[in-house]
Amino acid sequence: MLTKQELEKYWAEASKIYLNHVSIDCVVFGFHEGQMKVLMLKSNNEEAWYLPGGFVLNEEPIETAANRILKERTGIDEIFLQQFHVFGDPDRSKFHNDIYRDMLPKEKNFFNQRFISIGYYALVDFVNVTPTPDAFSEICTWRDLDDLPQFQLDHELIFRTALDTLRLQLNYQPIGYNLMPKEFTMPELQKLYETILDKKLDRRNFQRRILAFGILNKLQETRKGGAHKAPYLYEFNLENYRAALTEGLQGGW
Amino acid sequence: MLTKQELEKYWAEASKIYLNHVSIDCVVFGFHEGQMKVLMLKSNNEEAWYLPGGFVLNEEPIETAANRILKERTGIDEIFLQQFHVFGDPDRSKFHNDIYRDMLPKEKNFFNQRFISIGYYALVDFVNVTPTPDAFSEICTWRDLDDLPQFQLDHELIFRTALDTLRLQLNYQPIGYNLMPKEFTMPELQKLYETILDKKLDRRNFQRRILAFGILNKLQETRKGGAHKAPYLYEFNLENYRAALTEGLQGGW
DNA sequence: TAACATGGTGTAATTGATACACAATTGTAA
DNA sequence: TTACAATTGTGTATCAATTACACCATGTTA
Repeated sequence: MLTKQELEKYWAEASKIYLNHVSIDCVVFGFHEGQMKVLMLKSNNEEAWYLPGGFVLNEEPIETAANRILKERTGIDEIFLQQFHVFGDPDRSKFHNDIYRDMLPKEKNFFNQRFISIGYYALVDFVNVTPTPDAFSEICTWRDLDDLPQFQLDHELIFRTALDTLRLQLNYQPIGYNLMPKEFTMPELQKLYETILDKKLDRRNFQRRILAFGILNKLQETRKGGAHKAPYLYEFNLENYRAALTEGLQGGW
Repeated sequence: MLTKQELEKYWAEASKIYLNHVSIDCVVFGFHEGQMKVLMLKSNNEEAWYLPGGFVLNEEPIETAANRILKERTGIDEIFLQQFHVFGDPDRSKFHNDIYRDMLPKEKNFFNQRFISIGYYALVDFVNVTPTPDAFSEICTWRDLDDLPQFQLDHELIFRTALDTLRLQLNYQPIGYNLMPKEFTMPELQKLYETILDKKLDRRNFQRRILAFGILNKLQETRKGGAHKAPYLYEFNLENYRAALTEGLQGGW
């Protein structure tokens, strides 16, 4: 919990280096042990959780800002980032239950202004992430997609929109390289798709379809140790994967 | 051309009522006589053309702002508007050749700040639009998609991104209601699709596919007067059209 | 009134999606 | 050791969608 002095210093600094009225919120998706995860934070003075976010430096491209913010929360560079929507309702940035709100006079409080927030979603490899709280949070951690806490502000809408966008993108973009470990089995990849889409897929048809995209290399080794037939390992064919990213997977018209 | 006094008054007013650092740019698509059109403006002191745009009032939702801006340029309400991208490079808002830039000291010049611009694209019925210049332009008019002028700033990128988005959306959303007149023939609708996609489609397959969506009503009348067999007229089935808008046309997974 | 350009409708061939069947492999329990 | 259960690998029959055409109808023009 920050003292009034610390807060005053923070706000004074913030209003000098950050652009007013513009913020960034990120929905960071990870995948681990068959579960889809979202990176979230909990402030030290409220029950509600929120998404990793931050502001844009005066001379910084917004893409760079999003990367910088996520580097601070996850420890990793070169994250797969996708801008997906701007949230610009005048009411969205009201801090209804925040005790910080009243600690400083309005004009000294950087937070106490209207923010237009640019939403990014990120796909990251779960095991590489070191969740790190920010100055206003005591907890930064992964939350299961099917066991989400209460959201602060409009962060539920932001999360929902990100998930909808991700589902849509699944139809014309390859997804998985940033979410799966280097080597993985077909059932593991299928589980990722099923989790994102929240529905069961036919094992055999999934395999045929995903192989038809030509973005996978089949390896000779199998994943031993499981209590059944050992499945083959695959890796992404980066060249074809990138090509599919730009050209799209399947056309409509 | 504005005088220094007029300009000073304009900027003073602007910085009071508008949010700093946030702007809106719109790509307005129309369709007339088999040609795709974009609404553009030309400033009175430069050769380059630009897209209709504006700013967000202090307490105004961004969606409302986009509608207000387009109402001023086109005269029509209730425009089909779609947010498609945010352009946030620090360099993007430099007015390289604008003579207004040096007419006022930096701190009095509302334009002389970094703007994060929210891109909207709009689909409108050509015949309902009354192109209206803004305070800084002498011309506001439709330009053919295949005969575009030189763009100011990053407006070429904005236009390009809008067109790419529109093409993508064609795959999972019905498009046409806002671009076509109330009644139209199948060849006319096909021409719209061909123009957006910039490729020829098979006449017979197009008809089957678009009819299969169930978003059209076939009328009994035909379009007489043309020099050949008179084609039937169609209208959109609004109920099914709206349903398709929310549910999407075809699924991938 | 024949030629021609265009629109309306149909159909065969190909491709893609879906729903299964069956054999192979591996750890576990009898 | 062996039968079993669970899971993976591969194949195939069926249905739906897409593609590529053929043929006739209609209205204008020469």
